[in-house]
Amino acid sequence: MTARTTADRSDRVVKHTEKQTTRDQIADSLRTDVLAGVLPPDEPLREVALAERFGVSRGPVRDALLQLSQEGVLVAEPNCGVRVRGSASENDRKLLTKLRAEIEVHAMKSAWETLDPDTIDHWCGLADELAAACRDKDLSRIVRTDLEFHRDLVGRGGQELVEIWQPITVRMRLRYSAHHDIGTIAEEHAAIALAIGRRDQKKAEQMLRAHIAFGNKCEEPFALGW
Amino acid sequence: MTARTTADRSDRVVKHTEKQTTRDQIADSLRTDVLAGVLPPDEPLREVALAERFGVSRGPVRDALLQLSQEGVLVAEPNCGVRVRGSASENDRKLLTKLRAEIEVHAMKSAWETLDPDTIDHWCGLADELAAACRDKDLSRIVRTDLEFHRDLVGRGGQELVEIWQPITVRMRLRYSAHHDIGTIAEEHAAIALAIGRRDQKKAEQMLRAHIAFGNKCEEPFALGW
DNA sequence: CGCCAGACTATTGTTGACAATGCAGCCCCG
DNA sequence: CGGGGCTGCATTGTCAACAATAGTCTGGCG
Repeated sequence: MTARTTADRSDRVVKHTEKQTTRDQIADSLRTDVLAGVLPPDEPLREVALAERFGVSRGPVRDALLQLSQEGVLVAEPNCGVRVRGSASENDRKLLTKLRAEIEVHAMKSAWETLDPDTIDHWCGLADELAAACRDKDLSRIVRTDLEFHRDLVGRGGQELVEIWQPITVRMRLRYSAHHDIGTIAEEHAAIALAIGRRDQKKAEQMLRAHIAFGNKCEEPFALGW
Repeated sequence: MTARTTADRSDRVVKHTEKQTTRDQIADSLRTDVLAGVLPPDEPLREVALAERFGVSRGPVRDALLQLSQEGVLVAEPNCGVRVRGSASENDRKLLTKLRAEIEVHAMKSAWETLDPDTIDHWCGLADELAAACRDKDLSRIVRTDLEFHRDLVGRGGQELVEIWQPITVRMRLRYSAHHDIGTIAEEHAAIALAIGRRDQKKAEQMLRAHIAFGNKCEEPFALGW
């Protein structure tokens, strides 16, 4: 057996409760692992191994792998299994960044009138959690929280937007090492939330675009100096 | 049993040969049906019914339905099955149109140097087939051919682009009734191909953008007067 | 020594059976 | 007559066994 780079911790899922299907639980777990770099590019994923890791049969695992392949987190070739997708080309990343910014800005504007103080509070809470995760250098949690922040933002503009946003975003391969000081991530999120709270759409849009573009600047993905 | 709006013809798939998986064959068939309006919005799709229609068990059908749900052709709710997705809101369609145009133009530019006469010929062939399909008023074939044209174009810029292009495009819900004269669809495609053949990138981009925007103008989807 | 054929193994693809869930209709009770 | 809960059915979710396929190893032959 090849060395397990992935943690052997028990991710045994509680099957299909609390409004999340088994498939989604598995997909979420794997997506975070990939985006956090726990699973390196081109790493092959075997159905049976994942099945026992999550304590289910191959069926739900298959579903999750298919879903992640559609999302672009994994790449599948028939009869040969799936593996972690590598980074997009520099040229394509430029497009992806542009599209993602367009979607998020569109979502923000669409939902502008409905963004009440409670929403802002929620986002500030996520920014705080992000700050905590950065202090702990817990990359998985950083990924989860960052995604959650943006997913929630986009989701205010409608579920459909999330569905087209997600494949684009995961293909950007979030690179947290891009930030000189990883602490600035949290501040950026909080600042965006507060700008929206101030009803300053111009400023919010500008910061959002800059934030998205900034996250895609670095060349070396996951070259963490920790 | 409810009246079968969908054709009872035998779409029995030849399982998993000719470089296309069973899942993809089923997905392609259903996607065409949805986009051609054979399956109306909100129409529920039952796994067992599809399984016997395609002559396979529920497994591959499940895979195809999950894939189409990810693509946005269908919408699934846990334990309740899937149904055909309705049209996007007017506001969202504006975004979708914009994104789709960005992707196709980006793909064209990325692949610009590799677009040789053979490619142009291939596209002109598709335009001809599209013209024939329009003459026959064969909506399914129009949908297939149109999608094939654009998919091939985007594909020249890389497989990844196709993967993010597809979910966006299907959500636009191609509306062929939008064209005053349905015959102009074929001409538009041919004109784009020829502009590329002339190495006139400016013109090609302009026509491509106009073509995509035009296809999204009409209000009434599938209000065919045929 | 190079290399092709064939078996072997690991892995994915498919299937049918079974379990869990949601829904509609119905009865019983107030 | 109206509502709560029960029952039965239709449908999706899960599972383990089986089939098909791709990759690998090995042995024999030129």
